[in-house]
Amino acid sequence: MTENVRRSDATRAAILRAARERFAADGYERATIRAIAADAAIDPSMVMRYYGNKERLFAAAADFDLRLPDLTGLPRHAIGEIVVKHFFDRWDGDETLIALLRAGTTNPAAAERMREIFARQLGPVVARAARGAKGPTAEQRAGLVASQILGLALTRYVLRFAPVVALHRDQLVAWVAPTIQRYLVEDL
Amino acid sequence: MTENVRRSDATRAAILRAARERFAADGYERATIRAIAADAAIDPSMVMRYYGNKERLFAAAADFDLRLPDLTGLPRHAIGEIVVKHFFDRWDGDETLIALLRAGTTNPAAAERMREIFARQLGPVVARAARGAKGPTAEQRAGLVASQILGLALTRYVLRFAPVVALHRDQLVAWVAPTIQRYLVEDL
DNA sequence: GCATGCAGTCAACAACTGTTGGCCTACGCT
DNA sequence: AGCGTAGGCCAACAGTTGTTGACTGCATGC
Repeated sequence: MTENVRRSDATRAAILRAARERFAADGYERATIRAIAADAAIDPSMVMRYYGNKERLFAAAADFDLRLPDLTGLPRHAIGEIVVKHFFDRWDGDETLIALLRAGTTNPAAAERMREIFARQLGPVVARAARGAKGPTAEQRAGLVASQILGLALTRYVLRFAPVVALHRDQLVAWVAPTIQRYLVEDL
Repeated sequence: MTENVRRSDATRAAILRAARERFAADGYERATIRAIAADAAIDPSMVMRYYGNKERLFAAAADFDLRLPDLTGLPRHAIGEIVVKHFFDRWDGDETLIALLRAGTTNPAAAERMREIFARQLGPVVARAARGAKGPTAEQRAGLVASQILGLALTRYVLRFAPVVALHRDQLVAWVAPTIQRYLVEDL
């Protein structure tokens, strides 16, 4: 191999891309290694060679960064809208979070990963934004935000409730933003 | 058999009870017919005899009535609390809805059943309650309510986010009720 | 030019799945 | 008492799954 780039890196990436697609579309158990390998146009045994087993493949495919912006210093009345818009951007730009949502309902490791992502990434952001607000702790506020955000993803992208799917995202943002804002920074 | 009661009715009920438990705990694909039969202390082939196949068994086990109360005539300021409390009662008293939630993320038939339940049972109730309120249509309001309610069930009973699990239900009701109230009856 | 090692393929394994059909048993009617 | 039949069990099927190990080609080092 050359110094920096292994010849197999392209294959590894193809596997990961196919895995995210399949996990997002089918959930953990129905996304078979054979199907993922077929999508990546390689042999199933390569998946095993590079990722060991299915659980580790999922762990690799489900590495996700919410990329939450810093909310300190922003005008309070705009925070809800910014957060909801941001989540829509992440969902539309990367199906990994949908994969985690689908897999997390049946696979314990995926659920744990989901908890970890929201605790470690959403938690601190909420803690800073909610400083001084009365009522729930920062963790509790993060939990409330997660419930509304994930419920939105669930009904729109997974269960596909007709009215939620049909609505334009800007319209959804306008109606849901005040909820998030309340959970985030208002006295409760 | 006697006129009204077949001897097999007890078995049928045991199968259904075991099926609900397993579907709620494991989701659709990981809840195997063999495991359900073992829980009901009978042979797997009996499940097939009484319910035909796995999909029909699920359809029978996932028959669910939200039992939503009529909201007309209630004081507007109490509606949110009543609705959220009601859903907590249904979740805690019957795991069928959790089974539907778990299965709905990976099984298309379960997702369809979920859409059907919310459209047919939540839809009309919202339509009556929201009469006269400006903004979203009744279906859209029902979608918003579903997103928050299901998000709450998801984070508390399925993904088990620590802060949401630890909170007492009365505390959750107090914080979430205004959101539901807004989605239900307020001008948006 | 030849050995080394890596990328990739092929075929098979053992376990598990939903599902089927045949068989036994015991209740309930006449 | 005798018999039909419904309730139940056993064993097996075909397909699919994750996973493994032996094999082939090919590029790169000496």
